Amino acid sequence: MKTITIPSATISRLPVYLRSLGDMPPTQATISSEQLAQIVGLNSAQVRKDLSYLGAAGVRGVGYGVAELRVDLREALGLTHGYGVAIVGAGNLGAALSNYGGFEAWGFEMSAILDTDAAKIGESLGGLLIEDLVDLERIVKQRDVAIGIVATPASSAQDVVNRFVKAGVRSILNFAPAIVQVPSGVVVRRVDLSTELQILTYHLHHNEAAG
Amino acid sequence: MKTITIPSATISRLPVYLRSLGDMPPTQATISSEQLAQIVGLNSAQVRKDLSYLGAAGVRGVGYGVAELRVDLREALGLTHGYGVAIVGAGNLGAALSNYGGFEAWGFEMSAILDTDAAKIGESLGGLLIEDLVDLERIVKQRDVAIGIVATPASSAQDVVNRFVKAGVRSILNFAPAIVQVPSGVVVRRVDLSTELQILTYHLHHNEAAG
DNA sequence: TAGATTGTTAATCGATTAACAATC
DNA sequence: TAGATTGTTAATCGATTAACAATC
Repeated sequence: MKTITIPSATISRLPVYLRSLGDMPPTQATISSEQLAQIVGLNSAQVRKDLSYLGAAGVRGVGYGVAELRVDLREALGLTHGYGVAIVGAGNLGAALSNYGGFEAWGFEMSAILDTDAAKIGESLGGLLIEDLVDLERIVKQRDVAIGIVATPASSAQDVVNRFVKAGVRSILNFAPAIVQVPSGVVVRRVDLSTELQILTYHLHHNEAAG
Repeated sequence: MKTITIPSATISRLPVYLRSLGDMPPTQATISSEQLAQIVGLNSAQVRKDLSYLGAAGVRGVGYGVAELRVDLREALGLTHGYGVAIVGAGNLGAALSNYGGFEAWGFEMSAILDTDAAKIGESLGGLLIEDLVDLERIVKQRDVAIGIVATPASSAQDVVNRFVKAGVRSILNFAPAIVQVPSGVVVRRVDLSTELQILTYHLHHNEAAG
């Protein structure tokens, strides 16, 4: 287990670097910090600093090997594991997520989609059968689910999170517009459409970045 | 036009404060910075500092009036305008977004949903007819669309963004897993499932926040 | 008045970036 | 060697927080 702590700002940029490398033409064997900075819209010093946390593979005068860098980034992010993902909520958002092709491409495995609605349970979605939320704990254990996704209305979010926590899930992605409480040791990331819209609205309202 | 510049970190917390106040029981007329901090998981000094940027309505020894604070937050975020929103991409994600009830609740207006797929154009989604992307510029002008949402595959994202920019849209929310380039004056926020998953994976991999 | 809580300052902390020696 | 670019230091910038006077 590595003990260097990577700053959280850097961590959230690592997936962006990784994606940028994926868009690279295969003819390009190396990339400089300056080029990468251009692509992702950052300062080249920051790129070098971020990559240095990975024990980067840069070569002075040349740049970073694209292939090596990709390996280093995947390694640092822990994308070598194939973590299982369970989605709770088989509504529109759950459907969109379960049909999102990217999961497998990034090494995640869609393990289950669950709901409480008897009318939905047993239906097929994204190649999986919708299962009953009451079975969450069993499913998490049997299929080794590591990541839980909450795609329910806000009113159910805390309950669903509690169930995930009880089942032993330590990483939760919350799409419900609600702030949920979790014990320490559990990481929750929140993605909220109305928050994003409201931040955009602030900029509209204040004419920011205008000119 | 107010000229005080609110730090971007504060701006992104304002919607969170606003939502927390919405969850408040109507019996509670005032709230202290300490209470609000508890709910959103922040330091009370930070809450006071954030609210002070709004020309906050706090009363020493008492706290903030819930109703006034809500008004101040909505005002600061520019939620008094009823901005029009257009979604490009009538796939699963576009469907989820167009059915997302929160738009109107927060004062946004779903103005249009567009796609390039002839099989989808003319179909109904979230109460709107799916329209042809080639008509985007006309639609933006006629319906005064202020915010564009990109819900297409990554490969189309830059093209769609270009169309939004050409049509005069200055605020874009990008759900496609692609980094897009825009001229200065245009604000893009990116929401990317695989980035979020990868950040969670980092924490899993490094056993962070464990204990 | 005594207790509570704001608004704000000053201290701290962390993140970004300019600069440059190291070196391919 | 000359040119390019890294890795890292030190300076800067910005954001968080402790502390406390102001005051309801």
